[in-house]
Amino acid sequence: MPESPVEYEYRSDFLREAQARGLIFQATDPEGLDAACRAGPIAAYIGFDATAASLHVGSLVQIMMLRLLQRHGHRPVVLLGGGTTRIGDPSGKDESRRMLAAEEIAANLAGIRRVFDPFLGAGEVRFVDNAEWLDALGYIELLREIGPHFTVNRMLTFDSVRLRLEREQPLSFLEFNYMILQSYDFRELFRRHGVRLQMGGSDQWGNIVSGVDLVRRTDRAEVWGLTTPLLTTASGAKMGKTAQGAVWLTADRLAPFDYWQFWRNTEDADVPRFLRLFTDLPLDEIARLAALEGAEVNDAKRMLATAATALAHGAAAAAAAEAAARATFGEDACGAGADLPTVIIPAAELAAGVAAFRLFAEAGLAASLGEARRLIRGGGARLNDAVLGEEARPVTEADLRAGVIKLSAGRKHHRLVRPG
RNA sequence: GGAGGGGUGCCCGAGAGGCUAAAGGGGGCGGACUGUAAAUCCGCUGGCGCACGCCUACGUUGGUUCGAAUCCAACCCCCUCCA
Repeated sequence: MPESPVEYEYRSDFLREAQARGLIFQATDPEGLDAACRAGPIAAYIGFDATAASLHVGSLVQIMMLRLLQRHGHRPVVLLGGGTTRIGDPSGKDESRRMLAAEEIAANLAGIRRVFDPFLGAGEVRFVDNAEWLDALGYIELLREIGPHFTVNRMLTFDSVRLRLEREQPLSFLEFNYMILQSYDFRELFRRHGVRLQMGGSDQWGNIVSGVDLVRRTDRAEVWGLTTPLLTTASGAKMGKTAQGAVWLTADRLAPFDYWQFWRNTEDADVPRFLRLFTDLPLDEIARLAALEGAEVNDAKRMLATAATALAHGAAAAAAAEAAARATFGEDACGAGADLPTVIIPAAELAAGVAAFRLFAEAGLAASLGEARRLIRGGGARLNDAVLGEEARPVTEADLRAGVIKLSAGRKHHRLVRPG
C-alpha cells in the first residue's frame, strides 16, 4: 500500500471538493493535475472489470468520483473491462480468480453498464469497452511495442505482485500481465478520447502509475493518476459486506429498502465521513449534521440513507424506503409498512400450507433451510410480529393480514409475502 | 538437484486411527441492553422436512483398516536450509 496521502492544497473546484470530501488518497503530480483541471474540462476515466453482473458498495467511491467530476463540468469516461476481465486483476487478491467464460463476461458488462445510469445519467458520460482494442492485439506486436517500456524488476516491486509473492500465493503469468494491459488502456483512451486522468482505488496505484509512465514514454504526453482511499468502517471492517452478501447498487440484487437500511445502520463514527463521500449534500449542511450528538445522530443517519438511496434508486424509491422504515421502526409503527420488500409466492403453495422455515428461506431472510430453522429456534423469527415458536409451523391463507404476511428476521430484516 | 517443514471449515488456527461436522479466536446471524449506533453479555454458525439418519467437507488421486483430517504411496503447491 502507498504510505501516506499527498498533502497538497488544491485550487481547482473539482479537486478542492474531492479533497474536502475525502475522496483523494494520492495523486501523481498534484500541481500539474490541478493546473490542468483549472485550464478547462478534463477527460478522466475509471475502469470496472466485469467480474459480476452488478456493482456493489465497494465501487461506490469510484462512481461518486466520476459523478463529482461530471458535476464540475469535466468529462467522465467509464471503461468497461471486457478485455481485462479475461485476464483477472491480481491487485488486492490473495488468489487467482476463476476464469470467466465469454458469455458470462458479456452478460456482466451489460449489467454493470446499467449501474451508472442513475449516478451519471444527468450529464455527459462516455462508455468504452477495452475489448475493443485488447481483443485485436497481437502478442508479438504487444511485446515489441510495450514490452521495452516495462522492466520485470520494476513490476516485481508493485504491491499487486509483491504481496502475492510474499503471501506464498501463486501469481500466474496471465495475471502478471494485467498491469501492462491496464497501462495500454490508459494510452489507448488518451489517444482515442483525449483522456488525461485515470482514477481508481488505492490498490490500483501501481497499475495507474504504470499507465502514466507508458504514456509519457511513448507519446511524450503528461497524464495523471489519482486514487481514492481504501474504505473501512470505523470498527475496521471492510465496507459493504453483510451476511446476505454484498450491498449491491441495483434493485434487482438488493431492494431499495434494504439499501436504505444499510446506510441507516451506519456506525455513529462513520456518519460525517459517509455523508461527504456518498451524498451530494453541501459541505456546510454536512458540517451541521456532523455536529449532532447522542440520539440526534439518527437524524443525520436518515439524511444519509435517503440521500444515498436517492442517488442509486431515485428520489421516489428513497422516500418510499424512508416511509417504510418509519412505519416499521418508528414510534407509531403500525406493523406492516406497505413499502417493505415483497416476495410473491404461488397461491397454491399457501393454500396447501408452507412450513414456516421454508417460507423464511424462500423470502430471502435465510440463506438455507437450516439457517431458517436456526433463526426460528433462536427466537429471532417473527410472523406478523409474533415470535414463531415452531420451525415447521404451517403458514396458510389464514395468516394473511390485508392480503400479505409479514415476516421478520430479527429487528431489522422484514419481508412481505404476497400470494400470486 | 538434496534435506527438512507445511497445505484443515468464510478467515486465522488446534487436532495426529474411532469420543471429530472437526478445540479456540475472528467474522456473520439471532437475543439482552440501547438510539434500527458503538461497547458489553448470552446463544447459534456445512447441506437435507433434521432430535434418528443420510450426504458433503481437512491440497489431489489411490491404498491400508471394521473404521482415516489423522497411517502408506504417488502427484500438485508453499516455506526454510544446503547446492
